[in-house]
Amino acid sequence: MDLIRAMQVYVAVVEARSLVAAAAKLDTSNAAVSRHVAALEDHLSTRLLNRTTRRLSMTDAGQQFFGRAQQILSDVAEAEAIAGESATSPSGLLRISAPLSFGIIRLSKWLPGFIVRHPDLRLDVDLTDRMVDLATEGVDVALRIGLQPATTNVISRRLAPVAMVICASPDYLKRHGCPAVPSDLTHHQTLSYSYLSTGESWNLVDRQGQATSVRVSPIVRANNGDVLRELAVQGLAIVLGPSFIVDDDIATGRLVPILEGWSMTGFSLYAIYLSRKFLPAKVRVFINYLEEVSRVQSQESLKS
Amino acid sequence: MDLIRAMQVYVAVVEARSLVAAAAKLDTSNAAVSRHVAALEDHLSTRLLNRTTRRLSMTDAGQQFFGRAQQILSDVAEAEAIAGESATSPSGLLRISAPLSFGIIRLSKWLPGFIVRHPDLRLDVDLTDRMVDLATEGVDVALRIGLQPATTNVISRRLAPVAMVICASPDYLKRHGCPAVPSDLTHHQTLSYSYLSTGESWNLVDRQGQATSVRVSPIVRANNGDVLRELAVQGLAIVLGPSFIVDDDIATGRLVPILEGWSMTGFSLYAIYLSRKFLPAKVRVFINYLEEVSRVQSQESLKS
DNA sequence: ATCATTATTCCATTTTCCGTAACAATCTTC
DNA sequence: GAAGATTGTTACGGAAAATGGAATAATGAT
Repeated sequence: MDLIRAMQVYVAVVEARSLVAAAAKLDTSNAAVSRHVAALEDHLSTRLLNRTTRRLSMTDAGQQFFGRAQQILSDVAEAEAIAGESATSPSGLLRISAPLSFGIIRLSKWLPGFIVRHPDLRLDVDLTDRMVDLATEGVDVALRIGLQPATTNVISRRLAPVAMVICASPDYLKRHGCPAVPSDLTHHQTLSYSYLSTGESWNLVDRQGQATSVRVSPIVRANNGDVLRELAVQGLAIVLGPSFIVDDDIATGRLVPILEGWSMTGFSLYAIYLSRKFLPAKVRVFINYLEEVSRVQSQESLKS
Repeated sequence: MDLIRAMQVYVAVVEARSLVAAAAKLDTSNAAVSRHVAALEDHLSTRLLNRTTRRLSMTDAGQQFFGRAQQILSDVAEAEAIAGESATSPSGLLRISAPLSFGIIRLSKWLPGFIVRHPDLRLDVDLTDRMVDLATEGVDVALRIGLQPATTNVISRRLAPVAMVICASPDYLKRHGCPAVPSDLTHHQTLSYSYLSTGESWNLVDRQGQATSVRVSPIVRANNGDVLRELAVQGLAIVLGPSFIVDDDIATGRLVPILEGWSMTGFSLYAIYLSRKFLPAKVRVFINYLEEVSRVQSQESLKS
């Protein structure tokens, strides 16, 4: 069996939440789709999807496999793109998109080193908290923070883990009390990032690896982490934010981390770029550089 | 085309350095092997192998693709193993193998947390600098430090990058002078780790990403990093060692890092385990734990 | 209870893949 | 330098697998 094809079909089915919809999207027959999923389940000797004619849901194994299949397909696309890469040296204009706060705090620190290394390359940096469409907006590389992004026609490379921190102002905690367990959050005011796929339920794991999911109803949603941070500092609510945004406030005491025994896993910094057969050299060198600078920190930490 | 199959064949060809040898190993015809490689090259529209009837060498693209294909195959095997994992909770005896120095310095710090989390699991830790054969010696998980290991019937999961440091004692440097560029190493005494696949040539890259390869002729080879470190401290020669082994001596001044503008890339800590269709839960939870503890450090560093 | 929608299975057809064998190319050895 | 052995490539016939269309079974909404 063609495992890659089967994975492609499976991922499409999960994303479309239907076999026929996936078949339409993949421009093939529903018979083929059905057989691919069945063959995959047979190959793994595990049921991946609980399917009735009306509803489709993933089993635990299916969920696990979905994430891995997504990653593998992205890696395959990347391998294909890099193999067929044009041998020309990097030149021209490189268009980069990144979230606003991340761009200011981190990317700005990284870019100078890249510019020195590739002086012939001109950069066009577009900081926005919008979800840009790479193809239509002519963006070469987009940086995103979150769970693994969907991977249709796009390669996503995981660069570094991002720690998410739950915190609030001392003032807020004095007035509303400090949550001791995740379920306490239900009765608190919270803030959510607009594009967080986990929007209104936070999935936390404790130090024993035990997962719990808490439903929260954010009083403010925003597409910018700094706005949420500021609202939290002013005592409005509890915020879940990436550590690079809230760390300064935690260091100065304006925010206090809570529920420190629980953490949200799977958050990472991703570089996204179009899956083309011939990868431009400028994109490759930039991804390589990003990988390097975000790895240096890991190395430093492993030393001590 | 079956891309996974093609990758398997390609990797086998590269490892066997011959089409017929790969065909024999894969128990198939050389015609099939030849066609798979050709189809792969056609698919990528790139030549992967320069082949005459007598000699076989990888192109640059082939080299790139080899590494990625290796990784993808390992990830696929892992996805398959995890999908078919037994649902039973982890129990029984977990046999772990690790290099001696690494085991003492790092693993010993990590194990208590794991034991607390899984009190029902008994551990059998075997520290050795031998290359253990997982299947015959009944080892569940082996930790290795180096470049990506070969991946036949085995899953290798990259846990963390490992910085390699070139250093020597102040005494040695006073007597022999301090190398300023990598090529100076040729005229120096060096020490090599036995199982280092890069044995007698060190591949270094400078900060601009420019790679250079230096041939060295080690006066001592050993299968233990601490022995080499000790020899270097006593002023015998220059040593290339993982930072977690030499850092203490560097901090106290017994060793001095040299050629700091150059580094050796690709060295990582890997967890190796057998590619079985049904992955025992005890192996999965241990790999997860290792991943977590070696990632915590990266997260910490990204915060600041 | 009916109906529309969805997933699965059957069947004939097409496509792909494989091994054997002939062929071409290259290095070794005498 | 020629013979020989080994290696990679290509052609051919047969086997295996994948595909689309249609029939069938199953499910939830009206």
